[in-house]
Amino acid sequence: MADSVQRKPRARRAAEDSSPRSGERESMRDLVSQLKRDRIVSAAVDLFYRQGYAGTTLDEVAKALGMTKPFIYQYFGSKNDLLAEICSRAIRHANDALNRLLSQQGSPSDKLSSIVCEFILSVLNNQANAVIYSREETELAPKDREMIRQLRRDFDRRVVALLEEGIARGEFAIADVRVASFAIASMVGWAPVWFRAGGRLTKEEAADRMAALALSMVEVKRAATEGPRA
Amino acid sequence: MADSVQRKPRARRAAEDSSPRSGERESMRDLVSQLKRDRIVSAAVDLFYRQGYAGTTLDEVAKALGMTKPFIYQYFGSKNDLLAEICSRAIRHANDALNRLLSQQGSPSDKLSSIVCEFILSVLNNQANAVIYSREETELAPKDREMIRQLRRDFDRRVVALLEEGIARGEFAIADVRVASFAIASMVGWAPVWFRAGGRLTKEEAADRMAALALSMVEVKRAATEGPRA
DNA sequence: CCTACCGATCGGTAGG
DNA sequence: CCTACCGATCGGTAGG
Repeated sequence: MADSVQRKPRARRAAEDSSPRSGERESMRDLVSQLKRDRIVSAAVDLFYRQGYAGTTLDEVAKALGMTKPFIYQYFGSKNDLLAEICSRAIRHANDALNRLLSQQGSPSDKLSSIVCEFILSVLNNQANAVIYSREETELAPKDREMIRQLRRDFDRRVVALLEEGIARGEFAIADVRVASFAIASMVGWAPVWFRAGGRLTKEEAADRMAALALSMVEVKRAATEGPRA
Repeated sequence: MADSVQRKPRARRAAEDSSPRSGERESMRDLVSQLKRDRIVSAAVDLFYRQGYAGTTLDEVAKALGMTKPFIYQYFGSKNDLLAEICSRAIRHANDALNRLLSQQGSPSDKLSSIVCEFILSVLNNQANAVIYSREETELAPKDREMIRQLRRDFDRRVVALLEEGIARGEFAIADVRVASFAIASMVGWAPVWFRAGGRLTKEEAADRMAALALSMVEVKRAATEGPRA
């Protein structure tokens, strides 16, 4: 993905031997460089989120940092590279969440519960990135667009497998497994639309309750005459 | 979305006064005018959907119609007016669906089922408009943005009321009514993301199954030892 | 309903 | 890391 990510510190070759530990200086410079990149991305996320990608100029992004446009071009090859970096971070976060869950143990019910819960949390913790990604999908290069599709497919596939396992074990009862997986993906993907930070619920509470709802949608209905599930 | 098939017969000005009822001629002109507006909107929907609003030029829209840009400016004051028209159509469709359901009778379960089903159908039947609306929300004037928020609030409020009625009648069992209404709204709002026309399911089947899932999420769990709900 | 154009914006770069 | 700029794009309009 991101290409200009590669910008390595150059120049300053001759003088380097005067330093006792050149490795330390290198890493210091990398850190500074990484910090600046992060600040650029962070300012861009903020503006793209509020004004859209096309509606935001690089001059604005630079101004938000108290810099000028050429500063950005030291770290990113183009405006579109910057967008790709934002989206790839959203993907990375989501993939991390998914991988964390792949290794989990427990009953299908337990697993489904944590998958939904963790994924909603991941989406809410990167709300702006996630929103930008889905909104600006058409602006991305085909290669980058393919990544999000892949991620969605992975998620759906995993959920479908889990639902089928649950059915086989008698924990779930589902008429149409595909549609059920889409319903669950909907709850995850739509979370940033309705969730408001500082509202009635914390992210964790919101994620927990949504996960409980997802579970109640697919679980075998047990004998119970009244009242919410225990 | 044919293109230059549109060529209307022109000229014939002098001869028109031979028509007996000028009122009829006016309405004819209105119809033609409306037809042209519709064709412009339809071409714009197609392009905005595929390329995004900012990524589409008015020259492209005109070209898709076999016309030139000034043609569009005869019917719309600006590019943003055109977007607002598209979004307002999406809103109108959704509002129509909501109003149709307000007048409905039946148990809370029945009502919830038809609300979800009808609304998903409405969203799927205007998929491109709906997607454009949510994607380009930031491009709209504040007044237009307010309309979509209002619609969402109406939908949520109505669903919440329905869920509470269902609880009072002992049909539903829900731990958090607000979150449940968001879960239901998610299924509706996310439908265009996963639904593919010409796929395994028709729109009606997709809507039906999603509605059944929504219902099973909130219904009181009845005694049943195995198998899908009847 | 077109030709032909203006004017502003903005991504990107040269050069220091 | 800035000043200063180019060049292309594109929304919008004049005039017929």
